[in-house]
Amino acid sequence: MSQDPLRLARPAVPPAYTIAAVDRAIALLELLADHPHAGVTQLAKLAGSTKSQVFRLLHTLERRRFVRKDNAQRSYALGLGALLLGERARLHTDLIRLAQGHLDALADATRENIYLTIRDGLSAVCVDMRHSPQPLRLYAEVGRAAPLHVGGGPKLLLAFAPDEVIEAVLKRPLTRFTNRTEVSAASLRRALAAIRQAGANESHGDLDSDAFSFAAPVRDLGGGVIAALSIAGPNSRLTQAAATRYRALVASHASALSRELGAPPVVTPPGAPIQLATATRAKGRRS
Amino acid sequence: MSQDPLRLARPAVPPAYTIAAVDRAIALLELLADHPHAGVTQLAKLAGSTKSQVFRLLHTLERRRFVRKDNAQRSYALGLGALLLGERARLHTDLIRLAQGHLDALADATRENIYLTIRDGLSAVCVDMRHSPQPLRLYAEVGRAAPLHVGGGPKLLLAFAPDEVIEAVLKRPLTRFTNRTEVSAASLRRALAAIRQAGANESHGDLDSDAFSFAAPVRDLGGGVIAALSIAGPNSRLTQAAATRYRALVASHASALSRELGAPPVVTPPGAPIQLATATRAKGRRS
DNA sequence: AGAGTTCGATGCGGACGACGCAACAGCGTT
DNA sequence: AACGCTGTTGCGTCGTCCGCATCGAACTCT
Repeated sequence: MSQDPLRLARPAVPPAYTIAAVDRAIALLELLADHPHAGVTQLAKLAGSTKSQVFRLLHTLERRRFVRKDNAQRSYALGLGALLLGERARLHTDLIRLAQGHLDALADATRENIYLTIRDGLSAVCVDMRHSPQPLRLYAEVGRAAPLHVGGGPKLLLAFAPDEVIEAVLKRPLTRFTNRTEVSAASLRRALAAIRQAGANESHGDLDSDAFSFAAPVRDLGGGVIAALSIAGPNSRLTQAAATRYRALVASHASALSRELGAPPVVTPPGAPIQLATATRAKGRRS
Repeated sequence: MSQDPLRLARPAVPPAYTIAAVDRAIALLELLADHPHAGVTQLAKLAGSTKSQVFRLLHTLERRRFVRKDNAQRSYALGLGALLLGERARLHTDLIRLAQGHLDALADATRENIYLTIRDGLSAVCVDMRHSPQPLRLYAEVGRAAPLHVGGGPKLLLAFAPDEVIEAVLKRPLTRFTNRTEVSAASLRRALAAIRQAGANESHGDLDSDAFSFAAPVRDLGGGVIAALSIAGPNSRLTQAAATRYRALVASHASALSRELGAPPVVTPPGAPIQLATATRAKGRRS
């Protein structure tokens, strides 16, 4: 945040009750996540805080194993406690827990990278994945925020996001990754409509020029799209037959997972007698 | 200073400079990890605190996505923030980051469960694993604390732990899991000495009566054992040939990982005769 | 090797933010 | 409809955290 000349010590607004020290601690943790092996002084500067505060926060977090002093006591990194808590959080989330079997099955059936992606605000976040056993170097990292306008899973999530999210994304400049990246707001809008109508998405080289991605939506009890399941790999390994197979596989597993999550049976008839694409009055469904 | 009113949740050591609110927040997170989908009142009771404190902590944590209100706003669970932080923590840890390739390679070569386990105090904790693609139901969960006196990896960690840890473990009653669980302190001591001498460990049916486990030590720069790499599966799938292969495989990958972590080349136990020397040639070649 | 310049760690008092109490508001049940 | 339970909020007081300043120590530069 930028500096506020007058620290609003007079909370005129309803002071949504948050505990400042805890908030600072979490901010510090996330700061540390982005700056591994930073020291007290560096973190204090980055956080716009004082050394003593940062030091005491780190000390507290260290006793709980959330951070860990590295080697010669000169730098800090996230610790075991954070890691373990993350694993526990994974077990608390039905989506991820129930997805395990499908991720494994897809990985086994395709031998390509498998992603489970959700939307977090204006970003896409991969919450679980399976690595391909074959040699390839695709961007692949659980937990890193990615833009919503490129890639099989992210673009699918954007297509089913509330209107205000779509507008917010379109308002900001769309970064170009390859020459096939969709950077025009108008045509991206058309692409999103097509995705909604198809109930699936596939992208070819819009994020990595040599990568494909087949994505299908995962829905929860309310029928809203809460995640995207996707198969990704290098184009060099993509045959026509494989593409057909991947389309069917990812759709099948995504709808099976949706069913396990309690989603209403099947929304779009596979014969498509009537296609009311955007006519479904599914307004903004908050996540 | 030495006022000691009987406070349930007062583990704080007097002189250490810790921020109480942050400490409470972390305690609450770990409490919530053990009691998924608990409410405010229940958590307050469990923490020995008041409703308002717990509520405000939860509110603060929720704004940061560390906890998440479930369905009808009546229960809380760990949220996305905790999960993502855990993933970041994973990237901060050399051991886990460098182990990925070896875990994948072992999983591919054996098609059994692969574990990377460390010691945390008087418990063993699995920090990463690969699931076998074959059907079997072994205990398998990242992040859950396990006893040190049973299982291939844990017992290996105990063998190389400081004496005070061994003594502390032996002092407490050793829970019996199967009829092959080692519960006598004297014979466990002998077993640990044998493990140290062999520089490896394998366990058969001491935790699960139908499970085997081959474990090898991972060392860091100082030459100390910091983790155990292990292959585990059901005895029904273990042939004589597989056992020989697993012994060599796990030892090879553990020593390769140790080398990547900067461990001194080959550690020969001082004054110990050469045990079964598995040929260290032909290391797993990966990209 | 010595001194300078960082860094991390610590004491202290004052100020402000968090805590506990108790009342309020939804919701399911009796 | 009233009750009991839940989560939520107001408010004053007190205890806790924060900032400043200092110390100790490690690395570096000449």
